[in-house]
Amino acid sequence: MITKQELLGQLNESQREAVMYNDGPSLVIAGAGSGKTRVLTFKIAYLLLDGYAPSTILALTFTNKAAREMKTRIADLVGANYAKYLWMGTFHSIFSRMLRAEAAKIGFTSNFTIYDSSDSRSVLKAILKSMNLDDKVYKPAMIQQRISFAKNNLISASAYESFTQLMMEDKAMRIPLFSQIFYTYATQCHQANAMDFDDLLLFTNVLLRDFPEVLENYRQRFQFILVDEYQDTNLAQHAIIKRLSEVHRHIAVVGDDAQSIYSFRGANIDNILQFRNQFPECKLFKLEQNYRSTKNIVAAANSLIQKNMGQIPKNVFSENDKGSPLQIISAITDQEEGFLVADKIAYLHYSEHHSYSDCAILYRTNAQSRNLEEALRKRNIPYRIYGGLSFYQRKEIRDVLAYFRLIINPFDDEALKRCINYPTRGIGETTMQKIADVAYQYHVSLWNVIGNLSSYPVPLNKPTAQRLTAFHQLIQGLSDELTTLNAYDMAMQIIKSVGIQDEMNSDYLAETINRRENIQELLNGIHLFCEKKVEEGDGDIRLNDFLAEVSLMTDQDIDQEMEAEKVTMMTVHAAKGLEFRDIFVVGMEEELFPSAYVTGERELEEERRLFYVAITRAQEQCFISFARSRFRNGQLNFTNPSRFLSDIDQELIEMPMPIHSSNGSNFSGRSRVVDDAFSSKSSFSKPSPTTSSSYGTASWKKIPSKPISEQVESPRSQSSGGGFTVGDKVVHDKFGIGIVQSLEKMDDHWKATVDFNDNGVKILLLKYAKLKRID
DNA sequence: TGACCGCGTCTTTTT
DNA sequence: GACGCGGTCA
Repeated sequence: MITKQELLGQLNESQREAVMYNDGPSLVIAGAGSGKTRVLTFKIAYLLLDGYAPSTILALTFTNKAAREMKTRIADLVGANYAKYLWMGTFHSIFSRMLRAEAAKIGFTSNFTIYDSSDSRSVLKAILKSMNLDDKVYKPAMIQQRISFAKNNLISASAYESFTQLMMEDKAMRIPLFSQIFYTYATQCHQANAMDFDDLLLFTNVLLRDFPEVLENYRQRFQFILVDEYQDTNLAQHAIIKRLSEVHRHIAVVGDDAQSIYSFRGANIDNILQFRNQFPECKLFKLEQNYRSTKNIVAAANSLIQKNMGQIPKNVFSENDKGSPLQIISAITDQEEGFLVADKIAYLHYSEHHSYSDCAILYRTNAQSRNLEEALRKRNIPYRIYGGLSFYQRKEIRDVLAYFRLIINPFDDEALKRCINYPTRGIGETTMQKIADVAYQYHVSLWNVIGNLSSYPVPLNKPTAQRLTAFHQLIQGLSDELTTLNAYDMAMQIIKSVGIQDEMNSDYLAETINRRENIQELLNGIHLFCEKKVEEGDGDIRLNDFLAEVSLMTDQDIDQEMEAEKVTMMTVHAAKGLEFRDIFVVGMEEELFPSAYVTGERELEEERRLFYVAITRAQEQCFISFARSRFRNGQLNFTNPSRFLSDIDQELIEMPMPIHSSNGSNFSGRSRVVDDAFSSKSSFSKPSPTTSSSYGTASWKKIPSKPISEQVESPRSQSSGGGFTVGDKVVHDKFGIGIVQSLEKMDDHWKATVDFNDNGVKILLLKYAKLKRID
């Protein structure tokens, strides 16, 4: 085991101070790349060496992955048998443990289900339907978000109506029945013995608020509380932490206000900004030395984030090499952007001998991955996309998990709806609607009705009733085995007896085989889970234990070989906490980054922080690209470079061309003029054959963004060119037949204005629009 | 009851 | 351009 001296010897001055101060509340502001996780793990190790028992330390993170990594690192420092007993995990997993232990107090049983967001949405849809509300007005996603926000602010369904401000907002938004929906939703969740993610926080608060003996118990147990990523906490999390630490005040929170990017999930940046008001005697530590990035990258990121107001002042600096400036990549189209990025990656790989796994492409929205993927594929560059549909979102996995859920908690209506007709049992929608109506009317769960058909007025024919009863018995029978079989055997038993196994063996379609493999993977996961738990000394591992854990897992928790020789592609959000040698931030355009959904200054600042996060992922080089036109929602849009580009100190960025701007955001003459990075720099970066025409010496002239049909910028109109002549009759895949109205050249690209018979006038880039001349 | 077609809808998403 | 939903038909 390491000694205190050895431990402290591995830290710089400010890290050491933060680690050693444990006499009261502390706030550690950790700049990007400043060794935040290091401080947190060392701090916990230090507490352990100081004599705190591991079971008295509570450490909260936002992801399972972060918790796991920290635990491993602590185990390396002080030994696994210490680390094992730490209370370390996500807010949701730690609180669900507490809630399961005390479930009865708040009217649940310990095997309550955790509804994920699609379960909640489905419940809401059913409620809207039964209330006969138009889901164009009462949009389920919006209702769901509003419920989530209420709960994150500790407003329960029954308390909602006393918030007159919110009630007025609902009226103004023309959703006056919102509070009623919220209330029904809460009732139904309760009746289903289910909690959604937000309930885990809300009910933990209720538990600690209404049961002083429970609060006292946990206050005694947790002698020291540490919180990671404090800038992303919401009010509910903040309140729980405050409650638990109020007396002993041994609390340390770590975070970076400049990296607060989850407000849309309820995170409140004020929690970190106001922490010192909540704990006035709190000591503030700042970790300002960035160990990750070059001086240039740090300086560029600093210059960007300075444009935000209301931050905790800090001076992030780097002692690393100066490095190269940020390079801007300008493309004519989104497709070309992909090719330019792919070219650059190939160049880094072959000429600079960077590994593909050194490179990451970050984008604002998942939809952007498509072009990039295509470009990488054409260049034979291996890549891996993170995000998108998760393992746990796959239909077959959800089906299996639904059976687990139902067997463990038969009141779980969402699971029941999923299971009852898969595999098909001849119980259709009409039958289910009848049952749902009765259940709604009598305020009982679907399971209650199905188990007591004779006691409820359900008009069913005999065969249907029999099928329902058979289903009830099947589930009941399996439930009885829960306490005798271990998790793995139970899972096997379930997929056999409910017919999923037969279903998976019924044909040899690639799709089915794929599903079978996924289910197999899930089963392997259960097996591993059992082995791990047994190794840790836990006795009989039941399916409940597995389900409790898996309900709070995301695809990020599945081990993925990061070291594989592959380019990483992900959203900027997903990249938080990671670092790469070379970062490509793509799609830096107005209406995309910052998002078109941004309405106010507060939101704009969050987008800026998001860009800050993106840049600070880079160790050595950061490339930023944008396209002048982009396909979005099936339509070609002309775009303008992001205003954030002009927020960065222009001395630190390298542009392909001088900037002249006609209005608004301008990239004034301070920038250096260099060669286009891609047209001349190396023999390697010749355009790939797939991008036939020459790469743009793109100008950054601003194009008014809409409407598209009016955008003809100083056209050099010609009567023929690009293989077409004005007056040609042409056909387009999507728009049909039309007549070429005019042709013009713009930076080596031909644009045609075509009047389509059925679709009106469109402006098309000939390079990409598959126009064919017809006679 | 299930399969198919057309239409409207699109952010980000640690749990 | 893709997915989910609602409507229609076999």
